[in-house]
Amino acid sequence: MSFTSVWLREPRKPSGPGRSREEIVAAAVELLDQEGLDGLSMRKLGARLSAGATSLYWYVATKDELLELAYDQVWGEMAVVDPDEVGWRDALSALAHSMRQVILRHPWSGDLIGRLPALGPNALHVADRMRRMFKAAGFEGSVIDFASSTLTAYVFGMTIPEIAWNAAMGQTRYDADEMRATVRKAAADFPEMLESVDLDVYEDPQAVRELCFDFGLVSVLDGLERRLAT
Amino acid sequence: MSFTSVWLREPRKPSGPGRSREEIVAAAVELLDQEGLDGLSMRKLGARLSAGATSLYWYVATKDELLELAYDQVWGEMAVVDPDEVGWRDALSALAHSMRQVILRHPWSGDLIGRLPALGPNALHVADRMRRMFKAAGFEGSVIDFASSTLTAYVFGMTIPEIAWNAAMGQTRYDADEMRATVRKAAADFPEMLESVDLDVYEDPQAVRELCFDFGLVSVLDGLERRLAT
DNA sequence: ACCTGAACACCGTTCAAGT
DNA sequence: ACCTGAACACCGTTCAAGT
Repeated sequence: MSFTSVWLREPRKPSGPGRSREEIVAAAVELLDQEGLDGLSMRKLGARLSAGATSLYWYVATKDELLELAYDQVWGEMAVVDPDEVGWRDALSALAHSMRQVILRHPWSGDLIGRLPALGPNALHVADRMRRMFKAAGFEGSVIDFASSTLTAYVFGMTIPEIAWNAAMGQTRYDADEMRATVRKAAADFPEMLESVDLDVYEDPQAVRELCFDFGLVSVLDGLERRLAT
Repeated sequence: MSFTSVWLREPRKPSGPGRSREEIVAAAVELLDQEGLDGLSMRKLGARLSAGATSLYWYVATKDELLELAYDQVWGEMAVVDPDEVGWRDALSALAHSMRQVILRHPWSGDLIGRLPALGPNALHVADRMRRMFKAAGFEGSVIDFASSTLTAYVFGMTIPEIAWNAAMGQTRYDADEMRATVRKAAADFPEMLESVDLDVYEDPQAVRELCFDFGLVSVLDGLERRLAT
């Protein structure tokens, strides 16, 4: 069985006098937030904790394990509301928006989604809550899993490219005209596409992305709700 | 303007007597297919072309540019059908399935989706065709973009985790009971979740994923179709 | 115009050795 | 039990030098 994960190993003993795993993970998240996925190296992280570069290997088997740990921290920030209070659709909608916001807040997590197993307690908690929401809606059996996968896929699939966009645009003064020119150049060989692409989009891309996310979310929820009728 | 891409630079001069960019990209795709994203290094690729490791920099400015080039090759494998022949829904459905299959065939491309700009001719062609399908359905203006984004997000968000699953499972003999035990262990603290998760899933995960993808796809298309009514 | 090798500034990880 | 430094086997990229 080659499938491994930090979460499938024996739980850690309570931390002794030395550094703690929590401390290391917290520092890793901080470094990731500041410098991104490529900015995290064991040497840099060690330096931040004023430790030798290789001391961390006492607490963590591998860099990937450390990333799994950091990744689960992100899931811990996602907000769940009780479907009994607001209804299943609003609960799912709020969760979807929260997932998007949290990922945008930790852009490095976008590179980890789907690459790393999400088996940490926080990830499981969110998955459990989403499942309950679909159950409250009336879904049953494996359709609960299908519906959860569908919604999660939509949110992640929509948010991951947003990160790349933010990264590319973040470090430059944004100019709508220049951007339009770039797009026109890139799509020069697709006249039909240019004619149908709405270039007003580049006036306020932030707002348009929000609109787009809502449009898709409503569509996905509508489509799922329709499964209940039949 | 810090946003850069191979596709936004001046087109290349026709290849002279030396190696060609096409040759290099083809070799890169081959290496990626065989050894994955981490398996591609400029040194290894150079060796494959019996060239010095750094010779490639004559044809390609950077490794990321090479990846952009290879990524667009993948888009070139996606199959589009004419909406006039089969109707917009079937055309979109076929395209979605094709996108999934192609990505699963080139697992490394999953790590690139959303991280790299998809501005190559093949990617643009697919985007253009998808847009036409939505146009044929009756969508207009920026809603065409929203609908395209929604469907693409779904397909990518669903397929990316499949790759990780395949990678984890591919190298081990698959045992349904063992897998169930692993899941039970991981979710030990979530009794409600365990009770709602359908553990029969692990009898034939391949078939279940297919089912799940279809379920979500139908839902997304239903939800989008509903936007036309209002 | 095309290709080379040496060199630079990095990586993750192992391991014997220290306290 | 915890931490260290040296060492290994890699990276991407630059650049002066060759043909």
